Amino acid sequence: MINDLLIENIDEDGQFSKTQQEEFCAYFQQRTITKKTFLLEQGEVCKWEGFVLDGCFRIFTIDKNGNENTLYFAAKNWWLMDIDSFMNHKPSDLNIQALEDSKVLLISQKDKLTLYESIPIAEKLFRVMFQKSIVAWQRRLVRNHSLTAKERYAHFIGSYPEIASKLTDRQTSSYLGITHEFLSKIKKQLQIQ
Amino acid sequence: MINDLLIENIDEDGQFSKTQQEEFCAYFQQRTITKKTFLLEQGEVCKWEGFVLDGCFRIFTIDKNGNENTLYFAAKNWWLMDIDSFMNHKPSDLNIQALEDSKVLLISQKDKLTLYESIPIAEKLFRVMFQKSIVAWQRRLVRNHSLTAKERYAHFIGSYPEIASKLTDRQTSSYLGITHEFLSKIKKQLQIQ
DNA sequence: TCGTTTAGTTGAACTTGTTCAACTATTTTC
DNA sequence: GAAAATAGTTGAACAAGTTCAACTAAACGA
Repeated sequence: MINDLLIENIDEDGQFSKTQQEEFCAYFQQRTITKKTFLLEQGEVCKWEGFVLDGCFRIFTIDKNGNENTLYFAAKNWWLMDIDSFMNHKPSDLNIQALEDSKVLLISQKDKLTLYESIPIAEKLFRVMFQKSIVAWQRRLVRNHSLTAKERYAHFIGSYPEIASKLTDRQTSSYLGITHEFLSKIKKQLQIQ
Repeated sequence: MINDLLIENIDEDGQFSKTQQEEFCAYFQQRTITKKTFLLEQGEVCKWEGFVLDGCFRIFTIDKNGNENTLYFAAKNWWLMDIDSFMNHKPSDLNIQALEDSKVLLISQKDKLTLYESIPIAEKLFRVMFQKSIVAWQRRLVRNHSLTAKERYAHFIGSYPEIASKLTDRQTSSYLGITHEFLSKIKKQLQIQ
């Protein structure tokens, strides 16, 4: 079944009834995204929340100097959206681009609200999911402040080897917050040692 | 009434009934914390979630080199806790210290769960609150990657002048991710210009 | 398969931020 | 109110990371 991955993701504790699982999934529509296609572009309003069935996405901003800044990568089994744009119906600062041919399940803003009304435990599910996300963001900040670029790189490829292996160095460097030239020098240093 | 600030914080949309407001507040206990006292210390389990009635707190880690890293400051009307420790009942990596004599309302883990069960809209309230928090963390990351220390300092004192004015330079620098010596040099540069 | 774009590498000069040490100013404590 | 601790300042030497430019390697499109 196509929705097995989604159900596993949302209901690892088995709190949903069969009916609730089915209703939950019914709100989502599957979409295929080819490599390099943008699921969301800076300036658009993010009208959906997404769950990655297959493939990988990069969520990034472009600052006033034209530098790309990657917030995160979303591979299989990850959620993705611009929360601020989705919540507040305002133009997004983010770009969401497929790094390879990918499949996502999308739910619209309106259906998400209906879902919360109709399946109260979904409210808890996402509350907990967002809590975990905050923990991850806090840890990332601390790493950015306390580790060198070389240490952050080592941490990244150690923590997310599957994702890291799909990336160009430019994508990796935009996640780490360094230039791609410097990443190249870091990689050389790590080889020699 | 002592709980006016809390009610205003949680129910700006007026979705709570009078009874629900009262029940919500009843779970919280007020506590006075004197300047420099730790509400939570690294290694302890965070057994409560807090809401600041008055004063100001600093939430920070100490890394392996002994450097302090400030995650955020929580002034009047802010929430504070170690989410990871609170959720997972595990020893905290964080320190939470009062910067001045302060008052907080605390709710225990157990009561927080009861509250979610008993007042379903609280689930939504915190879900939305956590979403907003993620947006703030994402923006902070982008600023850290795309702005210089001087620009980050200017942004910080511009965005949170009341909090910034209460801090020592060492506390400010640990939030910005720079040394206090360098902050001193930045301040000098800004004076001259 | 050739030509073009895009990605990665390297070096030199540069900028940003750190470290350490010595000093001054301010708070805290008894 | 003196002593002690803590906070802020400054400079010099240093380390981390950037910029720019020139080059090589790989991927992509017609």
